[in-house]
Amino acid sequence: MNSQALSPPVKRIADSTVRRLSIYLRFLEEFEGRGLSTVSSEELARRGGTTSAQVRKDLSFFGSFGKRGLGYSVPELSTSLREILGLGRGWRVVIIGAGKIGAALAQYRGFRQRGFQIVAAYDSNAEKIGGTLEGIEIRDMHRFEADVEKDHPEIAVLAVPMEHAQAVLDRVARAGIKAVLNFAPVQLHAPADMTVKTVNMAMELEGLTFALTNQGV
Amino acid sequence: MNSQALSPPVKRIADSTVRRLSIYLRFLEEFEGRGLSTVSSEELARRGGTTSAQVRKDLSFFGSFGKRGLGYSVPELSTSLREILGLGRGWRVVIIGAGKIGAALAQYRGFRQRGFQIVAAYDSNAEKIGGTLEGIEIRDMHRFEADVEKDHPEIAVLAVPMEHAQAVLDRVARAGIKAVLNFAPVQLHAPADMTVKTVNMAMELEGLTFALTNQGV
DNA sequence: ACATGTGAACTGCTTCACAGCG
DNA sequence: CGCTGTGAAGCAGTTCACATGT
Repeated sequence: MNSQALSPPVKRIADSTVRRLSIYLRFLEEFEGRGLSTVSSEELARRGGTTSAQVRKDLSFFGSFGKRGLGYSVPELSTSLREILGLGRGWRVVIIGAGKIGAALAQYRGFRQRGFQIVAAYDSNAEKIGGTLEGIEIRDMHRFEADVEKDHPEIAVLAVPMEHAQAVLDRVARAGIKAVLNFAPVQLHAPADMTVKTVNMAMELEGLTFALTNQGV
Repeated sequence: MNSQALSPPVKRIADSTVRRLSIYLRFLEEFEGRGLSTVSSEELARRGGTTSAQVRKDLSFFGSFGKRGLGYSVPELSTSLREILGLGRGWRVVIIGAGKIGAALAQYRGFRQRGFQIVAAYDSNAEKIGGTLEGIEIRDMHRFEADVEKDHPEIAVLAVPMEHAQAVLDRVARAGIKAVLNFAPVQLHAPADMTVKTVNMAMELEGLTFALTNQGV
């Protein structure tokens, strides 16, 4: 197998694997910046908090990227990982909910860097509509469906209050968007052909208090 | 086994289990608000996107909370889950980094509701020090160690640029704080007696683009 | 000699299926 | 009779260990 031919994954790839690929890519980009030319699975593992076997297994699902006895070429592996993760192209993103979380996301630098372009923000609050969120126009949520047909964004970020999250997700689904990053602290139910990732601070905090309570001092 | 005697978990509890307990609790609180008195594992499973066997197994690690043939008492199970998750008491939280993410967290309502009290925010930017973040005093990071000795917060939220995250984590560790919620998009290395949960938007987004690229249309 | 790539073994989470009890 | 609680089975993800290629 060859590193040029990016074999599409044969079996379903575990979430945990994809997350680790993100981590590896971040280190590779750091190494690229420092001009390093090769890296071993051992080195990637050490920095990523995993094992070298895990690194090699993760990569093996997509092809053969290293040279035996040598390791991986930093620029080549970076390129491959970007391609695998779908970062080899631009993505249009809409933010729904122009509150604090929307603002934090809109100004996040790593965002544009990685090819994510925020095309619009939406809100239903008349006081916010027409204003801007970190330079991005805040539009009336009533326009949402019509706009999606024109702009065809691929990703929607949900930063709305939890009470409205499911209803908004349903609208997003009907509009044909297949990927959602949800910040509302609720479990959402989506059609099978949609991917929803939820970032739930409340849940993470409860993971902490559980640890403090049960394995703590 | 009895629902009153909250048996401390015998074996290590999986992260995935703890996260589901959070989800169950959220539904139970909703049911409590609506005055429902009992709920079945089936009902909890349906709403939480899992199976009834999973719900029962998750709960079984901590005791026996249901009545056979009947289901679970909503208020009793709520109370037990709050206790298991460590929400039966207050927690002092410090936010490090008074940027947009810090602000979003500081204003998040579910926060205080669940017993998290933000005692202070810290920054090293002279322009921010002395100001407030959603009503919370922004202190000079130089004071951090001294303040921790006085206030003894249990949880630190890291909302600093990724370049500084590891250094700040090391300071937090040395100051004796054992639980950290990290928003910097980097893998952090912490002592074994510390719990670190990382919320990484970049990683979640890459999970979406991976899905769009590899299983998409 | 060295580090990759990968079947095989292992570990642990999830699902099954049913005994137990209200 | 219904729904919980739980060993046992099944499955998925991780780790091992070594053959392979440079």
